[in-house]
Amino acid sequence: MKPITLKDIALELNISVTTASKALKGYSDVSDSTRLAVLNLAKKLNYSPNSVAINLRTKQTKTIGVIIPTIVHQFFSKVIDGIIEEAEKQGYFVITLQSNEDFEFEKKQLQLLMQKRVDGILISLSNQTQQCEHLNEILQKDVPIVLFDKINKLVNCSKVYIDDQKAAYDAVTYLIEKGYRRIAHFRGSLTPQNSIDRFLGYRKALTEHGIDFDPSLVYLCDNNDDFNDGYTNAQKLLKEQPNVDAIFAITDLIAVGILKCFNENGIKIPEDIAVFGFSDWFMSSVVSPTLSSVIQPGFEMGRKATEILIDEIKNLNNKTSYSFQNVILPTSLVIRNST
Amino acid sequence: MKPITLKDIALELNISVTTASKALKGYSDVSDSTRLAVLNLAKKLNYSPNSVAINLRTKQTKTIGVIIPTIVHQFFSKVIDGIIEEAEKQGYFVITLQSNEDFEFEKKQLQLLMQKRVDGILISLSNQTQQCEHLNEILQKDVPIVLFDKINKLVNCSKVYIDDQKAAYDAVTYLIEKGYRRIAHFRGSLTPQNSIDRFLGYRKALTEHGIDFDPSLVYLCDNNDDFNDGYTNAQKLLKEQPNVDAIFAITDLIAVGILKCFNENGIKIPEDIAVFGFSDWFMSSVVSPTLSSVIQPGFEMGRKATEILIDEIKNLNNKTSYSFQNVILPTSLVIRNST
DNA sequence: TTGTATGCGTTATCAA
DNA sequence: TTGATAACGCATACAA
Repeated sequence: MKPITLKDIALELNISVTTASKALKGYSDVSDSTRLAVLNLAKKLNYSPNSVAINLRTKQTKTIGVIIPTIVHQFFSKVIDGIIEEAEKQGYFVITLQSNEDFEFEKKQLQLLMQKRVDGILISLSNQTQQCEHLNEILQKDVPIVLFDKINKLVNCSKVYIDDQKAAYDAVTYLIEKGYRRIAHFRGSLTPQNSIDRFLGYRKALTEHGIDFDPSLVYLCDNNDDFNDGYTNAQKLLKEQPNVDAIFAITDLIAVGILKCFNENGIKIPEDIAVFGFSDWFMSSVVSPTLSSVIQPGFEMGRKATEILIDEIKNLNNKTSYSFQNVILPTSLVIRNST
Repeated sequence: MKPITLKDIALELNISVTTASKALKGYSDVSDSTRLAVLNLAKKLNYSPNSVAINLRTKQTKTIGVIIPTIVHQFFSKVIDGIIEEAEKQGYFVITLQSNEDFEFEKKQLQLLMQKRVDGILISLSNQTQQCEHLNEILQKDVPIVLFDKINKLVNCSKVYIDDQKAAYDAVTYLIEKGYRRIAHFRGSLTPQNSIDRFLGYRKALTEHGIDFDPSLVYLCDNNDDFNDGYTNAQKLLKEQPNVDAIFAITDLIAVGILKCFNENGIKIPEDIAVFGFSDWFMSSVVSPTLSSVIQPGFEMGRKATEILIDEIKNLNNKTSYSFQNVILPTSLVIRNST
């Protein structure tokens, strides 16, 4: 069964396609009688305008593309949830792709979205992504991009993220105020901005509270396999640093890996060693002990980024000038039994 | 900066749009010299064909729509992962929408996808969905649908799912063979097929092993809030059924809610009461005690459903006839410390 | 080997 | 008030 077109309606009513189109769009220069006839027939035939044709004419697809490093990831799921909700509210569709934390793949996905002629792009950069020429090229083509979560400050576009440095500072400060002194940090890869910022926040909290920063207490988790990274580095730490009394982990998944290792080795949490996570995944509220963490507003991040992106798309269409936004969403701590 | 079109290329080379088009598509009736010229210029100008125009001509959007009840859900995340991977391999994009377990909303989302002229639809039905006229209408319009996970057997289309009854039977049989006798079931809503099937598998396992089915041991979790449903019903069970020695829960999230309640009340798991989950979320391997569960192949389910859908799309285009597939993916048990 | 004409479905422009 | 025409960008049948 082929979809009904304006032509079908026009033919049946013995009018022109133009008139049918005008009637459906509520133009004033159509007589009431024809308008009614068109509207009725359209309803009867269940007419639904061909959005592809409209896209071709208007040069808009009412579709936005999203690229995230990983789909199966609670934080990004929440972000996508926010994106889809806001997009739908504004009549946009969402195409989702993942970069698998691979720079080349990220570039390819962007190309696909450009070929698809999406109206705008939301992207959280892969850990491998350092230079951002691929983004600049797209921006030059007047396709707006909004970076979220894993951003690059040098790209000239809007961004929605959290203050990772402050969030980490807050978490570590909490530990210090609780009396912990020898605090290790399980950090992420060396290049991503939020990995760097969380590390800086950790170091700043230490030094500002009169605790010497000791590089040997920083463990690198960059195998893109957080849970096991946490687990194996925790084993290492137990051997190398017996007098550590707390760990600030860059993600909850790493923290949960640490918990597993400690539980297996009879280390009491938080009595022997406290553990602080980051992101507040649901899991963290049900592990043993329950994990203290940083609340990162994923849904709101997705929602806000989408709102900004669609605003920019609209401004671009209206040729209204606009300036890029830098939105920093607030974070907070949730204290549970691991600290 | 406007995108380059065939017209631009043709103009610059003083040839017709047709020839440019043919050259790029590798038609044989183009001289080597012009072909080369076109190819070079296209590369130089970074030409990328306008897919919207192609969509309009070919009446294909190379896009499939996906509707799931909830985005923030580990199982569905895995399914989406499989869908996106297979779709991309075959050159298709994926638009994701969620029904929020609401029948009316599900219908609306389907309408949106139809307006968008997607080539096919993958859907896991909402718990509220009982009649499926909305799906039949779409199938009549020659837009293929593949149902997955939460299916309705009466719809005449391909389906990919697991044998919920057998999976539940296996889990409960395991409990019985372990020596548990008074086994409760925390079931899902009354209408969804997989909720019914898991219940039937539970009952069948009991009766086939000579244990009387006792309806008072079945607790209904239908508030669409699994974790809390599990938690509160576990409290109820502790009061009402002190001599239950095992629980088979319809989802891991419910099972984890049960664990929380039992841990808080000093109930030893599995000594006092064993707990069996369903779906094998990552969480289940890190809670205390670790949770036995049914492994449900989410990624493969998404991948396979997509493969079938795209096959049907292609057959439809070639006017090749085909028959609907009924794929039942295997499940298995993972035994941990809760049983 | 190349190009003209036509159409995909819609809408803006302009003439009737 | 209505409709013929053109255009969006591409691809095909057919003519040259």
